[in-house]
Amino acid sequence: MLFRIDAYSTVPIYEQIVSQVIFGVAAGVLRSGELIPSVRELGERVAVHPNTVARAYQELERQGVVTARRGRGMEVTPEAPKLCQTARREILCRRLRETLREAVSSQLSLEEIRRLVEEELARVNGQVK
Amino acid sequence: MLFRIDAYSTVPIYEQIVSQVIFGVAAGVLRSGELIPSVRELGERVAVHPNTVARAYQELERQGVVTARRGRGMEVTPEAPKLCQTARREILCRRLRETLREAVSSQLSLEEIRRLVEEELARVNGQVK
DNA sequence: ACTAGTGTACTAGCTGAATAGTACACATTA
DNA sequence: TAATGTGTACTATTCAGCTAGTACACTAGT
Repeated sequence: MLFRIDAYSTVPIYEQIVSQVIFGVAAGVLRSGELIPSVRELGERVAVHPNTVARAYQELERQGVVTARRGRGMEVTPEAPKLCQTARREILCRRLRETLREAVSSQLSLEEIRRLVEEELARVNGQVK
Repeated sequence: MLFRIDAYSTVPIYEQIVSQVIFGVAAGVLRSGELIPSVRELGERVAVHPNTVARAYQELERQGVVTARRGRGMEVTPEAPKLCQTARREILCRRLRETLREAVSSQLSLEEIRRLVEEELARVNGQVK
């Protein structure tokens, strides 16, 4: 699975990691019982300090998505898929809402907004393969 | 015009102000030749330090959206409407792209994504009046 | 000339995020 | 037993964002 940190994002790095693990589990790419990359491995992979990765993993453990196996790794919990599908929807809805609210309140027409959505969907769909 | 700061957003406050001025001009709510609220007035209105507002205004001046009339206020430039319509589209496209990329890469179907968009559009459209 | 507004600029301090480094306990494997 | 991985936790430092306070120059109105 591809983790991808946007250094220019205003979203803190550890939150980006949290979201991407959630999305990965929701997508079925990370499955219950499997281990997610260690803090050192993921830290190296995305050029981020292991403590920052550990911070993200701590939050994921708090949410019940993973459980720490000290000396072994972080394991995806049995209830993680459901948790993550719910969380994914919430995260996406909130982001869509923020963006669409700005679009609407800046007097773009609904038709224009829908057109932008379709353009970006087509573009993104072509990229994510 | 209603300025609205989301203190919980990860977007810095000064950037939220920048965007909202751009959206206001693009929407025709702020017109060329008019003055935008002073740094002190807007600072009070949104409970933000005038220096933070001044920082946003500095960026807007750099982008050519406003020009400083020292002792008078910040005036919307003649070319601001076009600039802001372009900028609005770019800002929204970027945000949509980020959100939709995450939606697609987390294996939500296009149909499901479209449904979420319509739900949030309906919701937001009902709110922004 | 004075007052009340405007923008601009500076110093100082706080908070959150991130990094760097280090060290310890646990688990697995050879 | 030793080596190599794992997570966890701590201190210290840096940086960005924001605030608070202060002061100065400009403009317009009285």
